[in-house]
Amino acid sequence: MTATTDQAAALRIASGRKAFVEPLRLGERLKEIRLANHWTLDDVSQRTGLARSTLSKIENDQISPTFSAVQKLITGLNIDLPQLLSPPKTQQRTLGRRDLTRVGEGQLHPTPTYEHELLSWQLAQKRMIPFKTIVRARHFEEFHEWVRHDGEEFLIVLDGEILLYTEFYEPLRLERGDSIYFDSDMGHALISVSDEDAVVLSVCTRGDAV
Amino acid sequence: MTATTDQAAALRIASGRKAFVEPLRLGERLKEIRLANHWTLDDVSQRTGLARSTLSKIENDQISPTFSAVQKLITGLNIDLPQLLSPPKTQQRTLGRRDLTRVGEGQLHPTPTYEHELLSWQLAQKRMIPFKTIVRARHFEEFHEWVRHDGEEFLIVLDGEILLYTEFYEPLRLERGDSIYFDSDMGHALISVSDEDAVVLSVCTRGDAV
DNA sequence: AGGGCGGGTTCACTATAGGAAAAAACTTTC
DNA sequence: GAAAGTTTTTTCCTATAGTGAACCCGCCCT
Repeated sequence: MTATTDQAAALRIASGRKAFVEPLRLGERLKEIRLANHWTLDDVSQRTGLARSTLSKIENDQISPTFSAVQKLITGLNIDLPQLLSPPKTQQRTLGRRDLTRVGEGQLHPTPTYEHELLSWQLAQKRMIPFKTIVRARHFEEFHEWVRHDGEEFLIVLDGEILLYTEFYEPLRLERGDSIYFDSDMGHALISVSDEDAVVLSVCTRGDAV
Repeated sequence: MTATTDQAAALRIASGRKAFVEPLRLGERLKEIRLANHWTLDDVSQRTGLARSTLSKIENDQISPTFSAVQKLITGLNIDLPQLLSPPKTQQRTLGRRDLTRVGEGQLHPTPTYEHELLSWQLAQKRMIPFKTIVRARHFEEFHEWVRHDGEEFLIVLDGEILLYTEFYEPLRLERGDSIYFDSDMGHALISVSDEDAVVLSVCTRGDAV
């Protein structure tokens, strides 16, 4: 175990954040790729411009490569990041997982405009991301750029009343119980228009990239 | 710039490979994200555990962060790599579809045990299927076999109180606001236990080959 | 055995990333 | 418009990533 890992762990503990980031065995993965192509460390060194010794250390998790080193790897080996990061993706039939979140016990992610409560956050590797949001924003101007992310989003108003701004449509007023489904790479933003801050439930699809 | 870079460049020329290494203004992108969220360097420092000074240098392209630093960024800021790497890349596949369903205007599918109201039913080709369900069943025996379907399901109780039976776990009592995420090929069934019939909102992934 | 040889790890050193605090640039306040 | 406060950049130092060379294998040789 490297000092880097300990340090990261300590930091997470110190800041109270949950460690729901997967191990991410980058070195291991690199070695897999290298061996799969019947390359020696020297070959990879030639292709990437990184020293043999450096590559060895990366493979054995003795150092955390700088980002520029990672770039040299992906360009030199002609692979892309997801390929380097994600394990061989043994799509084994994960059967019977479940993740319960009692009311109010989601993971909070406050921002100036929204107050997100991530639900089912303990389960990694899921295809949907559900979260409850208190919409603090009151004016469209509070957003400095469109919110936008790959995939699709479903949204239903649990409480209050909102105005949904989208890139290609007129703003839409949604009341309690109204719901909408949209492509979330279209810019979007919500503001509350009821007396109290509105609460919405959203479910996003998770992009397949890392 | 550095000897390393020159060396790599020389190697690429020597081997006839295209440079093709995109600029990848990681620092610039980070700053965009930070400002878009109204975060100061200090805020980001708190969230990620990286020093203010380090963040400043990354934003100004004065250093190339180690991969562990990048990891801290993505976990701390709750973003993913593509988001951090790809510039606002004029998305080409922005479709911008949307489908509004006003409260009570979903498509009804009554069964003896459940009364489903399909939401966003006008939009075909979507990755999630959202629906509201009034749980009429009162006893587990009313189900003659497990409900089961490919993919994953997210469920949140909107009203009343239910008991969730699943194939591999003890029955689980869920009250208003509680939510759960599970693999839906595991058999499952709901019954109402509150005075009035409970109402739940579900979102299923749509099975599709990848 | 001993001697090359291809492939990987370790070592000693240099370059650079990361951290703490001071300095500089900007804002706000009175 | 100076003082006080806030945010970012610079500076200086330490920790660590990256390098070339030495070293350590197991594997042919003849």
